[in-house]
Amino acid sequence: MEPSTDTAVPAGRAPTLHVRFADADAIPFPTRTVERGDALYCAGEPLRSLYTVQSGCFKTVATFPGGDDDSAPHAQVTAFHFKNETLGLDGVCTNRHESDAIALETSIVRIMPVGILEPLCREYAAMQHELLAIMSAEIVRASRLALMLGTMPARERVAAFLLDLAERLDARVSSSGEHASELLLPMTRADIGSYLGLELETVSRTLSKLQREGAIGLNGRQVRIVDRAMLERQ
Amino acid sequence: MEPSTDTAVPAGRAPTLHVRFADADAIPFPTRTVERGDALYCAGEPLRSLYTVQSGCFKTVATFPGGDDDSAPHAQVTAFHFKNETLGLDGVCTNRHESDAIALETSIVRIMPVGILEPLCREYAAMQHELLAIMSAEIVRASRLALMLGTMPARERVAAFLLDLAERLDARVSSSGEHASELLLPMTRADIGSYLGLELETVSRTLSKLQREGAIGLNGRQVRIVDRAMLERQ
DNA sequence: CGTTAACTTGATGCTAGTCAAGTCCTGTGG
DNA sequence: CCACAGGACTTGACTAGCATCAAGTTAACG
Repeated sequence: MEPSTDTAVPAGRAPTLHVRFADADAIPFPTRTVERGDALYCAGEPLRSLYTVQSGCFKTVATFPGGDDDSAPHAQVTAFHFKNETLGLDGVCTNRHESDAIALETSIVRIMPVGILEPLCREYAAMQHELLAIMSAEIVRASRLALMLGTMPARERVAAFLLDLAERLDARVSSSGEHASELLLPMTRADIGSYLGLELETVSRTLSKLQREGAIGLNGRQVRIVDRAMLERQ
Repeated sequence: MEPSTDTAVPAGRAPTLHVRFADADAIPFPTRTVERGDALYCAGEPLRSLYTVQSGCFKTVATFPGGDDDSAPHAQVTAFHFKNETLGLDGVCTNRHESDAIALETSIVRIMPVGILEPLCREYAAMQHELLAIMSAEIVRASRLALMLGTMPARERVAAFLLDLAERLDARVSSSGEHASELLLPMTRADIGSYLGLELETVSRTLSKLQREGAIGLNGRQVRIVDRAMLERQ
């Protein structure tokens, strides 16, 4: 168990990203509650801590000065974060947060000050490896998003988004048998569109089309995955 | 200098990513030469080492099984790596490489075995912080790419690409005065297109247009940045 | 219960993809 | 040394997919 503890990540071709930072569970870090719509942190703020979602969920929004100063700057939702997922990793390189983290519903996070985390990781090899694994997983996640935005048409993006969400929420929400594929989306169509590089109208149209074709059931933010295989082959 | 060494990253709103892993310079890691077109590593291979480019350059290509098994899988260039930049970080989470790394020209890399790197980072706080910073920078880079692919039209993407490249190559290639904005692109139009989520024809057309409008000089892979301000406001 | 934000759906136009032809450049073998 | 082959690149014509604009419906919230 010394230099390179094999982390508990399935070896499948689509590994579970959003690795859980389990080793930090043992440490009594403080928590904080963030109301829906409020920011956990904002871009530019000095990085004090990393955060793990205990309950609720967040979106992170990155902004990029859009060429011409008067023209609208580019902004995009770069990630959604659910229970047990870690926020703030993008700030380590500059010691400042690179994005805004906004709660999509009232949420609770565990606060892990970097000044404590780094010495801890020097002490415990497993913890160090786990932190590195989490950061690496975030790199892979962001690269996959880029790949999706660069190569997939709207249908595939939306389908992949639903499947990803189902996978990440199922482990938590589901209680009924086999594949409880009933999702309650915490974000708006505009958020989804921003994340997928689409307009909200396109998201809405694509969801409607998937419903008409029998892949999903749709009722506002309530989504039921009827035909998972059909979604996968989009 | 203990828990949280402020890394040597400029505080500007567009921080230099691709942080250099300078602390590893002191250690006599072995090197390896990779011929143009050959792979430094391939997706799926077990992760043994991280690599720092000593000379030459690489592209990393990610592949994603494209829905239908018979339909072409999605593949995209997710990054280019030049001198002093580190490769392999995306493999830490699964202990396997997540992409192929292909040399664009004959290149030399420094080999840093993870089994040695992790204990070293537990010993030296500055080195640990630097490794974390490098990984964090990679997250930001990938997120920026996603933002670019999600929000910018072709013109802006190509312009931003040229400016980014100029910044990363200037510090090394340039020798003449002020802003030696003469680039020699090591990659094909197809590579650029793949990276930017565009077809190679679109890249070609856009470059031609930028030339006609006087923003750049163009001669095959030789690019001269004539009007940097014009590029920046695309 | 009224107001506003979220969402759906339609009509139209533009951007970038696709298909195709042709040129330039590099390296190779006669 | 030159002809030739192949890949890289450019440019044009056409098209499809998504953005944009617009109007109307539903749901959420004070």
